[in-house]
Amino acid sequence: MPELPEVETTRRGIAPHLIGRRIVSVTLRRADLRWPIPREITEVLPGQRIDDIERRAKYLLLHTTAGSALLHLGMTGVLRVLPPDIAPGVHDHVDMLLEPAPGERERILRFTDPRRFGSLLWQAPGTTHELLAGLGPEPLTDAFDGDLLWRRSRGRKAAVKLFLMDNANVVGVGNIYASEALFAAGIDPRRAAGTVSRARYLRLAAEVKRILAWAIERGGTTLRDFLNPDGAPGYFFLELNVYGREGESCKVCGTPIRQTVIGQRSTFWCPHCQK
DNA sequence: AGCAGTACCTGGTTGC
DNA sequence: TGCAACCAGGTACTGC
Repeated sequence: MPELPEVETTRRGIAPHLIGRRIVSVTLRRADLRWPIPREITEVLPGQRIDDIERRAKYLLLHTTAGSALLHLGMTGVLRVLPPDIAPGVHDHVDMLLEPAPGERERILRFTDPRRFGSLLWQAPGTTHELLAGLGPEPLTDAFDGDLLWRRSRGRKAAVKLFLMDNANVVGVGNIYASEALFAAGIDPRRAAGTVSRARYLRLAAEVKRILAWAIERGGTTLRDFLNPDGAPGYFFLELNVYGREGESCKVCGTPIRQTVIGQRSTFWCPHCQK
């Protein structure tokens, strides 16, 4: 499941093969993803050169002068750069044929998404897509810190885990990283967000940054070849302290890790280390 | 306004 | 062995 580090790893993996290349054609095999893939993708994109690839939250933006392709990988989305003669599978919904680099073979950018929670949308030049408009700060920038979390959480009664996963507060913290960051910060995930102290939010923000940065670094080191059709890009093994470890011993104190459901999502924590 | 709950989707796992 | 039930999870949406 792509979380922010996986999306960033994907961006870094495909960028060298895309930036500066023109898109020759777009093959759309299946448009009914999370939202219908709009017509502009096939009509406007061919002939355009990809100037840059940006990540915002878990979205990727392929920028051209005519507009930007806005991609979200959802739960099961994968982007790969492949030779054009690899036969598409049932879940290969979009191919973009790329102009070959000098002296190189043609390639395609292939968007695969079995569960179809992902999306491919269009952003007109000079505009910000409405899906991006309400997003909170990027976790790895100075715009995000513990003081922001603390201020925004005053009076909030929702569980701190849900508060942390709310994109309006900070983007890119998914279910797995939320459990891990709260463990690292010693905060009970069930606690009402408004009752968590400023000192603990400072710790939490620092742990979110540390864990995400570490995961991106790991993604870079375990990044498979994006030109290899078998390469699942950047889905690396996380060394998890609590997630998925119900009943196993806490790595810090030995207490059995507990599991509960918060906001319909599995949540794991150590009842001794997290208060 | 804040919050809980729902929906979307399918591969993999579990249970009968 | 076969099939049904269930689970995972990001995020926009609905409804209280």
